[in-house]
Amino acid sequence: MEKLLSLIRESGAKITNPRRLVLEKLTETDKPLTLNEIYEECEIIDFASVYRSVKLFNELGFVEEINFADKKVRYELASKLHHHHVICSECGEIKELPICLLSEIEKITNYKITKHSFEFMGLCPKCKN
Amino acid sequence: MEKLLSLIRESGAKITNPRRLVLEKLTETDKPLTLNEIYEECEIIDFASVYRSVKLFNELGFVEEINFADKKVRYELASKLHHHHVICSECGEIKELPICLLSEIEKITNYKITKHSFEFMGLCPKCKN
DNA sequence: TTTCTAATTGCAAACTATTTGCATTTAGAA
DNA sequence: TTCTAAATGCAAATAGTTTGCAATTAGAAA
Repeated sequence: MEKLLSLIRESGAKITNPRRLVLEKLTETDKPLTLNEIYEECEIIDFASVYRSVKLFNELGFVEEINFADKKVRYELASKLHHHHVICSECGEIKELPICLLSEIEKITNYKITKHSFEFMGLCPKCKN
Repeated sequence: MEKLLSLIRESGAKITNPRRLVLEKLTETDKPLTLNEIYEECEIIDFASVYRSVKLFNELGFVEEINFADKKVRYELASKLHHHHVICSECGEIKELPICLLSEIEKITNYKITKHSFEFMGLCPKCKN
């Protein structure tokens, strides 16, 4: 958290209350959040501020934008190792995946990959019965 | 095309001009199209009709909805073998991928996967220089 | 072939999610 | 403490998707 605040400061941007709050929410949880989830948890601040804070954090490189298989966009701290998710369509539980295949895809296609989604949705072990 | 028209008829739905046109566009091309691309190619028909036709085809199971890494949703005939795509962010060229890993993900997670996106965006060999 | 009706269409409007302009407020440098 | 560029809150614009409804039409039945 402190390290991330420094990153913001170093970029020339100001440490403001909205930014601190949004960052807090992202730091407190280990699961990716939608803008709306962050907004609802913050209560005080405006949605546009959540939007702009997250956008800034993403540009600064420490928050990642993920396109989930349920078509929702969620955000999480980029500090973890690169990974992907499965989300349960019933209870919303999110599990991380240990694989990715990015470099294999680059080899196969000879593209320079800049963005990818490798996201799954289904029924978790509990909900599938 | 004829086979697909039969599928529509058998489902109890009518063969109409909009449906025929939308199906035509999807049949004519080998690359996934956005609703808007279909709409613009059809000219005569309304966007809502494109929307509802594609939705019907998807429910009947012969058109697939794909969430691309550029956040756009595209549709293509499901007749081909299951596959995924890389799209060039520069020129829009789309290449198909020969891998997927669906069953591996099910094994790893013990989820019953119902939907997934395995889509990439980057620079194609031509555009990357 | 004509008639008839439920299904489908076109249009316009409603949603939902995302993004932006601008007057007011504020972080933090001087 | 003062001052100003940056950031916020609000409200409205934009874009993508979805829906209600009156008018039209496919195709079953006469």
